[in-house]
Amino acid sequence: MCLNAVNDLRLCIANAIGIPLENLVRGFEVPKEEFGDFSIVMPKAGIDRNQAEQIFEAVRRCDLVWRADLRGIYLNIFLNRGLFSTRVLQYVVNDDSYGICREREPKKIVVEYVSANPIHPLHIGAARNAALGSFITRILKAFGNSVQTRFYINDVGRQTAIVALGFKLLGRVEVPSGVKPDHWIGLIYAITNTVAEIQGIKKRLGVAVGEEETKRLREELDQLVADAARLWKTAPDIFNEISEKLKGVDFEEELSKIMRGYEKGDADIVQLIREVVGACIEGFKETLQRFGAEIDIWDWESDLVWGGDVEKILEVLKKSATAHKGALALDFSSVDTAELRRRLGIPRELEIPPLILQRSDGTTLYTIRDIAYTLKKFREFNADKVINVIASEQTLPQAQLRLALYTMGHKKEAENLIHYSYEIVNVEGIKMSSRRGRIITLDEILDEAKRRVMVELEKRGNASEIIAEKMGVAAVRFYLLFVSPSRPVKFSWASVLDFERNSAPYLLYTYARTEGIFRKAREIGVELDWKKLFESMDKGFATADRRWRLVKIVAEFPDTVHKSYSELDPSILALYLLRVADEFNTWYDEEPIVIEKDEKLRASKLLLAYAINRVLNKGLQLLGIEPVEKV
RNA sequence: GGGCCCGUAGCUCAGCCAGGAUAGAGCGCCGGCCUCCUAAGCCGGUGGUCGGGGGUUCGAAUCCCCCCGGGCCCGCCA
Repeated sequence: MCLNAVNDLRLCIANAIGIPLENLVRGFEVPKEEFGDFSIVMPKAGIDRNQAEQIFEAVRRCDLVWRADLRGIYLNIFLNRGLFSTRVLQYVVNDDSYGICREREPKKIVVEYVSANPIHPLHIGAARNAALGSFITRILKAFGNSVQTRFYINDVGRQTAIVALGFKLLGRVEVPSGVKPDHWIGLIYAITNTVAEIQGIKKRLGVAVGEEETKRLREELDQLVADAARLWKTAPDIFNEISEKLKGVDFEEELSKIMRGYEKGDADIVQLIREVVGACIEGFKETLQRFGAEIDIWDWESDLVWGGDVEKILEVLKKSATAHKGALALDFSSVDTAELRRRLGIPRELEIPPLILQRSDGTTLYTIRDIAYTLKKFREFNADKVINVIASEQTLPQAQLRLALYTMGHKKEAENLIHYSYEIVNVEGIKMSSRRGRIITLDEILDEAKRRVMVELEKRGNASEIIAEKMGVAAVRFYLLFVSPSRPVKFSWASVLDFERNSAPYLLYTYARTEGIFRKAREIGVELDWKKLFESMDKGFATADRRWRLVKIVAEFPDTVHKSYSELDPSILALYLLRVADEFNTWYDEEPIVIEKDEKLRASKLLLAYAINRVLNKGLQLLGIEPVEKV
């Protein structure tokens, strides 16, 4: 169902004055209270101000309208509070999915998200990706679309080769008990990489020419040594062993051997890398499940290479390739037009360098493999759209990907491949580096958030592990969702653990308060049959300002959810829910609900609380937050 | 050097794409409120040359240009 009282109003006005509904959707505002309940901004709605007088008369004929004022470019509307509030509550009571209006033509959509390198635990950056990806999945599904979620396991390439080498040197020891496998792999990776980098720099220092280069290398070395010292402190035995074993090998040569062997499908190397990466993925699955981010299909990048998909694509692309700095590359200048950029959503001024097709040693490159993967995603789900949730720092390779698809003749796929871009998470005070093991992991944030919730719950004598876990996870998710995706998130422990006002715990607390009201009502023998209560309610109850404000905010829910859906922006919904909670808490403090003696008025108040309860419940669920009934 | 994103109250953020009414929240700070449905709450107070300068317009936080500051990208990494 698509019950929306605000839209009823818009429809009536649009008909009365004879303009398309879309104009009013655009030119509709919720103004400051003193001006009215809703306003039509006439220039925005495409209304000629000379016709203002006729319009003014027409608007007043709508039954939901009580009076209207003309003021400058605004047509301010005051509603018939009794009629409108009854309508809103009627919609909430009769529509189980109040606020959500399913697509008439649902789409098949693939969402690829997280796809973090399987060489270290998920960090705060991947957490934002997971939060956004699972949000868009949820809201797309809620609106009736079919969605398939996929995780691309980047097991081909230099980074997995590094950790595999470290793992091999250690004698392929098992993950110690009590250690999460991805944390174990991450440690080996960071140590191997840091030690190898130190050795590499020392070598270069030996042959360095010029004071400047020597100085630069020394600075780099100092930093590396500091990281190494920290890693040594974390795991001295492992550090010493890897460090010792690395002395005897030609690092670059060994890496190249592993990479080549893996792409060829050499059995020993395949077993080695699959073991390492598999362990890491096991850890990812645990964390993602905890975080409420579901993945339907796990795709191994190596399967695309071994299956011949990548080779086929290379063959096709080579036909249009040209030489670039001695390598075979795809130059886009011949197809690159302003019109194509518009269709593919590529920024007008973005400089796009040629795409190198293959390394000199014959191994493949990421973007080429990603072409094969993109086609696979479209094909296997028969998808209308593929959405890649990837940080904005990858804008260039994502644009190259679409252009390459277009060049190959996959025009539809190129146009329907969406790069859902978001800004990164900045961590105050430190520079994160997964290569050096300098990261804040999602696991530790979730653990700490849970612990902090627990402290608060203990104060209330309700030390429930389950609730602490739910609220802790919710706090982190909400923190990452309430900033617009196009804006960087500034991470700080103080803000992620601040559970007042702008936080999930605040919303959950407010929700639990509504549940508390219903509990109390049942205790004193009130039957909570919403339809019956609706029949017996006092229709004029919402004329009081405070209650009226709540009715209006409940009425705004469908529009808000729709905007959040069409822009795939969770922050719109998140900020709205905070407003809902603020309004409700003010009202809650102001007048008793269950204790109300007048039965009709009590029914109305209960219904209003129920409406708030439904809005919070639905909104939280869309954000991927499970409401809790008691805190 | 070029490109993308960002710059709004001490701090964290709305508002900008589709220009309009005295620029909004929260945190912080100061002062109040638990014999009553959960005080992670409520009420009051405090706080802004919307980074700077030009331009367009009856009207600019919003559109255009220039500059300054921050982040990211420009690799035979991903």
